[in-house]
Amino acid sequence: MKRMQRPFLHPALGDVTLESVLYALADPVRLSIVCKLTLGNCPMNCSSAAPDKLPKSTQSHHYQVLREAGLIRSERRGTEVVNTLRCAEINAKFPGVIPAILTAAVAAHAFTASAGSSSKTAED
Amino acid sequence: MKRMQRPFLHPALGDVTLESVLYALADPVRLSIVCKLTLGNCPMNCSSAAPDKLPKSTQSHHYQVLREAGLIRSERRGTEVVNTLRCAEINAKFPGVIPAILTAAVAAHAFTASAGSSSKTAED
DNA sequence: GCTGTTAGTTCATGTTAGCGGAACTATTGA
DNA sequence: TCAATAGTTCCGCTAACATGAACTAACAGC
Repeated sequence: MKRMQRPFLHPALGDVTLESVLYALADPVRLSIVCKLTLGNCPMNCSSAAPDKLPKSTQSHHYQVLREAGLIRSERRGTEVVNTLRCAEINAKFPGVIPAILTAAVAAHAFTASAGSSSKTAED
Repeated sequence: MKRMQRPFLHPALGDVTLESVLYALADPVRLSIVCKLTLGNCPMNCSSAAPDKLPKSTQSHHYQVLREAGLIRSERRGTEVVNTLRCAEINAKFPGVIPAILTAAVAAHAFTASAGSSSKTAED
């Protein structure tokens, strides 16, 4: 039987739970992806937001988790997939959670953004 | 061979990582334990902070995760174990993270504290 | 001392979830 | 149409979770 490529599904804001958000951010790879998307603050394709040398299947898995947790929105654009953060929405539901986590994460690891912006706290 | 009861080990603040804190709080059982400890704001033994009907071995496992993540401190007192939050310490390392999460969690589920305090935001 | 009770831990086991390689799809460009 | 690029899906392996059974450790009553 033929392998199908299922469409992306994004949970409605009402279905997003605090637990799944925390779970999604509890993985260092996924946390770094979200940090890069924040610091880059423009849509990015999967491989450029993911850490180097990460197997593609693993990347794909992590993006799926982030998507299903409601943290990112993914859209196919030609041959690639562009990802944008849903921080504003999540922040409306769980005020302060995402900014606090991202600020702490950036402080802890100092992720490299593509453009070298000076020192930006992740206040969405 | 004899089964030993190993002493509790609590990570130094320097060894506490954001990821392990988020991971520990990503589980609904553990999140509810931490909420109860916060709302109760006094040391509690394991079974009174855990959800009802949870098997003891499962409880024990969850407390171990919380302990090793650095979120709680456990001490044997006679026949029971009393647990206290390490929120103040963690908050010094990751400012705002724990309060934001606990406030969101309390708002989402409205956990019952032992004493029926009115409406308390989890500002440590 | 011994016995029972309470509170929690450790071990063993079945179930589930994550990682990564191989094979695949889908789009674009020569 | 062929090749390249960017991800996805499937599958096997391994690690982690949840829980029952058996255990430890502290205490109370006798």
